[in-house]
Amino acid sequence: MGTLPREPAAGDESISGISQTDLTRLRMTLGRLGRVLRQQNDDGLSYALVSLLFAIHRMQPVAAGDLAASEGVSPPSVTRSLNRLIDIGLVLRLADPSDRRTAVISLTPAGELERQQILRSRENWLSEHLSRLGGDDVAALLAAIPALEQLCDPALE
Amino acid sequence: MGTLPREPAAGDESISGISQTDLTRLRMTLGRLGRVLRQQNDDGLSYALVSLLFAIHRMQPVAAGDLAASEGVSPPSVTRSLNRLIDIGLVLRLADPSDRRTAVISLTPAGELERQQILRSRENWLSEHLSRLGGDDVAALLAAIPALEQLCDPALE
DNA sequence: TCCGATATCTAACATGGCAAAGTAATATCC
DNA sequence: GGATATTACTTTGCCATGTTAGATATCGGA
Repeated sequence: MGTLPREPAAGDESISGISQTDLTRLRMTLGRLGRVLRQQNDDGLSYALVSLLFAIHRMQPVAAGDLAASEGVSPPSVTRSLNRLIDIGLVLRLADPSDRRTAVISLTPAGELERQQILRSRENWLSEHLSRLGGDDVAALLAAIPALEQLCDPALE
Repeated sequence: MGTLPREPAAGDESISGISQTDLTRLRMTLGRLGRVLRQQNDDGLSYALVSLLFAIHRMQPVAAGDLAASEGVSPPSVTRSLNRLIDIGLVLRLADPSDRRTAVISLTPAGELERQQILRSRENWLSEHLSRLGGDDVAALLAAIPALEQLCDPALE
């Protein structure tokens, strides 16, 4: 690990200009990093809940279905996560008078506070590990952020 | 959508030289990509099982504990996943005569075949999405592979 | 009015993490 | 040699979070 992308061995055909080896490494690494991050609960909130909290902040007032689409998960997942956030008082679900099938989701003051707190203390795991990387590696990571974002942009589905 | 908490406009203090904004974007994106990849089941095999299959291929003959360390998960997780792979005939677990507490894990011919098949057909999701990126983005991603690998290198824990 | 479409929730299930406890083999110490 | 500790793995039980299928309520147009 930590080595440069190897030169494609003989017979490592490439698709769309990328060697199978690199594709595999990319896929494996991304999957694993996601797992590590997801298990990294900075606070009491799991990754899924934190992600949802931020999505609500960005989109509020918002319907559950839009949150599901935004997070790229199914509505039932959002429903359950929302219930958790509501239970602990971070999120508010109010009836929408204009369409009573939906509800209006928003952060409570406690939710907003929690969000800011997470934002400040969030960087623990990631920044700690980033600090162990060389400057070149960090630069490469930062340079790849837009590509990573585009990769999981649901608009590209 | 692919946007992330564009948080602190002003006063975006940096930790270890990286802005909070970038850290947040990185974390959110990596977590999400991992989720997407994980749900992307090439074949009947889940991400965790495919990952394990490849790890066995790389390390065989190998002990279960080493696989756990390599995958960065706990021994019980590996045991369960191994049992699944053994059940479907892709993996062999044999007693180690030199130390009967451990067992020697290796791929069966069917496992090796499956692995090659996955390798060939693996490129579905990732390469398809990569092909929608600009050349610069792809280059940035490839350049970031070593950094990504180092980020989740268990040796850095 | 009625009926299909829409938005959400409930229920049931699968996966895959974990920690704690159990089991068996090996190593150590007197 | 035999008691004890350590090691390696498995089993068990729990939790979080994803899914799909089906129920329910509402909306909106023919």
